[in-house]
Amino acid sequence: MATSTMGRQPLSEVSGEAPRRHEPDDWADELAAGVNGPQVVNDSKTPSGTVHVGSLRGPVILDTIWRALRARGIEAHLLYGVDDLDPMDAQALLTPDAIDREMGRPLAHVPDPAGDCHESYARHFAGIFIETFRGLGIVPERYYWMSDIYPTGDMDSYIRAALDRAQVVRAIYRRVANVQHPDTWHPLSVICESCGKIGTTIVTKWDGARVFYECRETLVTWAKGCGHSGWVAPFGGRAKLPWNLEWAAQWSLLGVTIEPCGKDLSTAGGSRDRSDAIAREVFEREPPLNVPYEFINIGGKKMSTSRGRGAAAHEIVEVIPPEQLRFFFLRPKPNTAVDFEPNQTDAVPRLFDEFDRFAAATAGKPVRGEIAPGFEGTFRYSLLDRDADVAADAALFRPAFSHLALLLQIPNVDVAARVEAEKGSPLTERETDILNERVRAARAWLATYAPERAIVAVRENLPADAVAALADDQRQYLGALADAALSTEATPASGEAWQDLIFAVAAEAGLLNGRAFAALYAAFLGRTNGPRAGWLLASLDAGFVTDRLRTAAAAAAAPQVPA
RNA sequence: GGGCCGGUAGCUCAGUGGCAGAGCACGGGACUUUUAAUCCCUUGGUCGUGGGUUCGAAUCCCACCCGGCUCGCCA
Repeated sequence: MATSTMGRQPLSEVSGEAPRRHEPDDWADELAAGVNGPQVVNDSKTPSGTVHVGSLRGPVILDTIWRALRARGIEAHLLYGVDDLDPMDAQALLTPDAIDREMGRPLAHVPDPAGDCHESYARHFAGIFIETFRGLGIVPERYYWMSDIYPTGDMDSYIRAALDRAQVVRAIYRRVANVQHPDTWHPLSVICESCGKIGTTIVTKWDGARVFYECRETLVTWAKGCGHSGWVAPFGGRAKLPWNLEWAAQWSLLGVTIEPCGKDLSTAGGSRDRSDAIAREVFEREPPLNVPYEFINIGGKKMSTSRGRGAAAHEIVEVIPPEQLRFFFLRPKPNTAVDFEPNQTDAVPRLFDEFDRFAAATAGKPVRGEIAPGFEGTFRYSLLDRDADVAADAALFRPAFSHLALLLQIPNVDVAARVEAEKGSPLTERETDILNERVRAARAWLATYAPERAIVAVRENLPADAVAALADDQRQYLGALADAALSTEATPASGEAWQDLIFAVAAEAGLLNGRAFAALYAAFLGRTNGPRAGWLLASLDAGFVTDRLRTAAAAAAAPQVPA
């Protein structure tokens, strides 16, 4: 089965009676096949700054797992936590006078730096990532905010357990992560009653009802404590668990059964190992299934907002619309590191082509070559709308990215009309949206990443090398075309008129069409191929065209290379 | 130093014990108006290296080399 989906039954015919699948699954379906009972899929994030593309693989994987569970008929819930009691530890977005005051305070208590719209720093930046997720079709059933949960008292029993078993916690840190805390260290951060900071406090005693804490000036380098100390009952929102314990407590509180996490946390002796051990030994619950995932690199380097030209996250989003971005994150298995090099390569057009191939295969159309196992799932989970009619969506007309990139460079082309002609019928509303989205992406691609060979530019001067490489009859053809153009009553003005003339002269000269076009592209673009030649010539000044044809016709042939 | 991922055709990658594959690129051919389209054909690999297991290894085991990311304080 090398060339098509031949032999594969349409889904509708299979789903009624076939209890087993013949087709291999994609990784998410495989995962879903391996679990039993209702599932709670969870992840959480500290709202400390803006999100960038590189950090979106996790959420997409999370959402895909949930969709795959649902597709299999498993009861599944998707939760997303906002760790907004975490201390403010990045000063980049603060004004200088706010740094001293705000660094170390819970993010939920820091004012919105944007000023007006949100009640806190945390709400502002969480709002951004919630919006970003929504834009990618990731809509959890519920976002839960730790600043809401602690005051309800729901975390109190976990706080109590952590304090009662402080010695166990210290032993876990020592054993699993080789981190040695002092014997007086307790796993809890109190919000200082005096300065309101949480990142600067340390608990040293626990009497079963209250803790003794100190707000130390030099506990951390990034924030300065006020020196206050005292006894306080650490419940109902007055304190929070440190990261590894909070994570494990969330699993118990919410009944989490699956939680993916990035390789930075999944590493041996890392955060996940610590939290797993804490879940088992302190909260006495098996930790959720981990799905470790690798990161995305750009040109072999870590993705960042401040890379060189073309590698910055915001530029990448401009050339990769949401569904292609989901596809990009989903297609490889989670534990596969992906290196993406968009700059001066055809990586972006290829991503679109791959997506379109998956769509075509899902629609039951024949596709060239082999296609990855589980392609239907991969395509389905790439769609923004999780309830989309997959078959209908797969069958939509999607213009090829590189074709659009070409059309966009030719003057006076009605792209929508050309695409419609290609399809053979009017575009639907959704197809028009897809077209517009791709046109935007293609423009951005041409402006940032496109390699030289994708750029069509009429050369100001004769591309001598390309013309010299032509055969004699091809050069003669160019001269003949100039003569023909000048001898007509008026030089051809329309693309169609030029196109007719190109073919007519070629026929007269007994030149194959392909060789005639190649000669034209060489003379004007210095390449062997290009956009529809008639329309290209029509967009240029007529005098320039005939001059160039004559010059090219008169140019010398390439010297024969001695054998 | 620990961990993870990768090394298979020029490029991007699939291939978890049974004759080394696909797409693209390259080369050749077809086509009298979709010409960066479409169709046909061809070329191309010491599966990172060295051992081991096996009737049989890209695939399993061991060691190593190379590339990259990540961790060791905090989250």
